[in-house]
Amino acid sequence: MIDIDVLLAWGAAYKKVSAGEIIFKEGQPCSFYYQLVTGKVKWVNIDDEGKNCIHAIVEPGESFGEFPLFDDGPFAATAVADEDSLIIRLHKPVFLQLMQDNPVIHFAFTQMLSKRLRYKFAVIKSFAAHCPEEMISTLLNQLKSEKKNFCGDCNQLNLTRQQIADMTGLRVETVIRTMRTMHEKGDLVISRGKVYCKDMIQRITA
Amino acid sequence: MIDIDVLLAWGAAYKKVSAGEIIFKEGQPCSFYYQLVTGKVKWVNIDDEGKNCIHAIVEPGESFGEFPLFDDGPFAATAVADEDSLIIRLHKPVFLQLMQDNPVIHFAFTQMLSKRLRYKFAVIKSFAAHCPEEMISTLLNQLKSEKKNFCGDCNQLNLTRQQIADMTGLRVETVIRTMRTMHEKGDLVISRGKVYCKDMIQRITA
DNA sequence: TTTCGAATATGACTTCACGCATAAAAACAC
DNA sequence: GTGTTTTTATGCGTGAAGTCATATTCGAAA
Repeated sequence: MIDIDVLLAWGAAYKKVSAGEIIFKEGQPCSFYYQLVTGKVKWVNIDDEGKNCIHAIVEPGESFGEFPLFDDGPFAATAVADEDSLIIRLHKPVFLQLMQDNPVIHFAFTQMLSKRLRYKFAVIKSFAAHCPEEMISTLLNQLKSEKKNFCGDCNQLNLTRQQIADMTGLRVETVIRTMRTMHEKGDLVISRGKVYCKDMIQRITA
Repeated sequence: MIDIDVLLAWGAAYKKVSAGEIIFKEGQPCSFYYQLVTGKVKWVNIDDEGKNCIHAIVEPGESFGEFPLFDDGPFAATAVADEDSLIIRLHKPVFLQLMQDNPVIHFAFTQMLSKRLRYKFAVIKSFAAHCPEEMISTLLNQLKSEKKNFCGDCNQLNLTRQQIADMTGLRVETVIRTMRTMHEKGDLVISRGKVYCKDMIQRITA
């Protein structure tokens, strides 16, 4: 999100993490700005019984774990490396100074938060509808519009049913069954287990 | 949220709305910054079948409907006056200029978005747990910590069960039954229909 | 005080996602 | 190729929230 050269100029440091490694834990106090350079990071709440609630699968260029930068609360979720990854991080006070000195970066950040919040509205709306189909299509629409978790050139989704379940709060079986129904209705295509989403009409989930 | 004198100095205008009146509708494009001065405003998604999903009950001083200010998308939800209210609004380009000229106001705004997003994380987490009790206590904790929708001096909640239902995606009956269970477990007190929440231990819903 | 509507409360029945079990099919390593 | 693990798939019983019906209580207004 923020240009890496800018971050480096302000004294940010790289950090390598290997697949499965925990970058930070929910509830911990912390004071870094984090941005993913390469690899993949899961931003997730892990339940007492080990159940996951994935808030986002972070891709290169995106920041994550920003809440503690703006209040003095703890991390809202745990960040786990999903693959070997490279992250860059900057101390909180330095980050805040950077924001203050760069209104353009600051504004872009505000825009990003607003966009995420807009998406969370859509998620909550579909949750409230108690309809698995709606939850899944809200997720897929969102990912599609962000061009995330899809094979760049084709329409193939590169998430497992389990990951979709963790991102929607549903169970794997429900996701599998619901997506099969959606396939039968022609809302998406499943071929040899892989999911292909046609370009969707942008709903007013806005 | 933004000082009224500042808003007025930048050319904001007051607008009176009566109870039940729609201030703006989900899906509409629009370009104002809105802030509530007096009264109460519901920020809500209204379903085809008339079912509500209340995102917030806005109290004086708070802004609402901000998303279109930062992207060119439409309103994410409908704003309805819950009582006769007075709002103040400012044209989008003027608002953006105000932000640019006032880094302190800009930063406060960013903080507010971050805080809301943090809360939405907690909501989604409790949604994913599929546990009515957790959803209700997440909501009550949040309102309590924001000192919203509670009688200022006492601990009495001034929301109907229906409103709680609309804010949690549950049905009225479920809310009534669940809250009664919570009362029996000592998590809250119900006396003559009114709900009283003791000061809660701040969970790490963070 | 009485009346009336809204909010709360409770019972009975239904439905649909859950959860477990188990099987089949890919994906991967060797 | 073979074997192993991961992912997808399907059946079935259970349970918890939804749904509908109906009291009952509360509060504001006449």
